[in-house]
Amino acid sequence: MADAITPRGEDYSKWYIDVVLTAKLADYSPVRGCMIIRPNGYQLWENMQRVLDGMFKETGHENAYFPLFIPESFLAREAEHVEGFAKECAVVTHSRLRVSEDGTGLEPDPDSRLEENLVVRPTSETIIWDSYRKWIQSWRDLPIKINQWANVVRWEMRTRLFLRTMEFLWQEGHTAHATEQEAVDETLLILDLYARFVEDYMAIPVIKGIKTESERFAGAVDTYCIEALMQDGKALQAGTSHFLGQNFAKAFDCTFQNQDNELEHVWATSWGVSTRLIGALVMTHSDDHGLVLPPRLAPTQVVLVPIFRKEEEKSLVLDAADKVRRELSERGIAVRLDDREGQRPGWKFTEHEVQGVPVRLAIGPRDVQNGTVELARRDTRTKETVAADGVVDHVAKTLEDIQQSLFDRAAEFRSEHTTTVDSYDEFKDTLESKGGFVLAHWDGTAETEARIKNETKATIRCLPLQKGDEPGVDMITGKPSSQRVYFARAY
RNA sequence: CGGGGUGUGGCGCAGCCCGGUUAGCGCGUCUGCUUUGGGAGCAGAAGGCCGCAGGUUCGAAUCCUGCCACCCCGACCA
Repeated sequence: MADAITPRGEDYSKWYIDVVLTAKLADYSPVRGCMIIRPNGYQLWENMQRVLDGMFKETGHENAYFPLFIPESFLAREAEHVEGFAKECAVVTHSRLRVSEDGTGLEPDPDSRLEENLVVRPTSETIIWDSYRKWIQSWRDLPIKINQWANVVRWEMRTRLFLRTMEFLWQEGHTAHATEQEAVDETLLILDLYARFVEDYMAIPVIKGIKTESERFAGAVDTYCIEALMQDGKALQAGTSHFLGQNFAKAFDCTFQNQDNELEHVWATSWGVSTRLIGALVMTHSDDHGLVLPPRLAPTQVVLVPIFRKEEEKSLVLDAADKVRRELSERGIAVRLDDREGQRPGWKFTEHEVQGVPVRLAIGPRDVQNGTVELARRDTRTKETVAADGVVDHVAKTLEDIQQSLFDRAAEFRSEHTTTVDSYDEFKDTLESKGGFVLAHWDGTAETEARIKNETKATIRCLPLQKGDEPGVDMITGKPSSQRVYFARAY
């Protein structure tokens, strides 16, 4: 193979990068820590956007767009929020460049120093709440349920394609409500929506839960999350939904008159998922042969590879292939006939394999003769020969099978890598030997949480919403605990 | 910011310790012929200010000095 992919067992990080690069999802950029999302990766993102956007709209949300630049002073308004984000902000200080003194390059023109610095948004709560203050006077103006698709910048020290880059794409929802209950309901509604999207479309099983104080979003009252488990046994936060209480309303003096003619601060939520989900997708399903995509999000669901040798075989094969292509297309299946000349069939097989196309059909002279098609599944890498007659039904069913079986496999992996422990020794042993989620009792203190993090690098991923667990005692301090919580080493 | 490393055709590297003709190799690219059911074979070709600046020397990719950039490992994080 020309571009060999490092096996997962040998070096997981290297494997991940190899998969992303060979599948042409992304490339490195000239700016350290940033990434170029290539067409294959962007189409995937567009598919994710389309589904999520539909879900947001079904639940009464509207899209809008707020500016990239935020006045520096805005960020400072909410105390916890500043503390959380100040350390990773890109700051614009000048509005133009000039040729430098020695004539060899450019430098910021000192005369163009900005009156107030602008921060490139790390998230948009502040600038949005500045607007909400102006838009909201009465309970009749509520709720406001806005989403925006945008890029954000967080100046990171250590970066990895999709999983952590300085600039990334995401959606951020920002809602304003008249009552606490309504805002909490919204937070949970979105959490469910995210879980449904990630499980049903991305085929990644998730745990829904709530973050501890130390892992909470800066400025939130409660942060809810969905947590997924990657193939190397590390957890990954796949989405967050925050109940912001009245923190931002207070910071931005956003009040409304309620039905009892009293002035009240507005209740808020915010929530987001990012291109990081693409990283989660890669790390959940892919294998040593490259990317594996769930059919429901794959830009190309089926690829048709014609095989012929002589000129007279060519038209025969291409006609048969095109007929299949039309039938699949009419059924609404994203199909591509790969009739490129110059690449040989074997080469195409490998290319589509590393790019994760769920189903490959091959049609050669023998198939035309026999009225058959060769069908190969990307997930199992198995091949079968099927009758050309019923191929559309067969393909449609296979796509559904793949979607389901990717989820099932990931769910099985997760349950095999979720361990319930009662002692700290067991806890440490589990982390070392097999990783994954570890369910243990915790006394609810930040001290114990920090100690565990320092000693084992494992963090509390969440307090699961789904309870049904018996009370117990903290595995270290012996203090009472009402439920077990999910620990893991995480991305 | 600490600790380590690397800069040589598009990509990945060798050469450097021990200075000496025309700087090699693999992949990719181009041309031609043969090929086409799992990344083809052969033949030929193009492509380099050896990171930048100075120095030593008859002569520097190689030795010396300074600078720059990037990567890895730590502290911070969706």
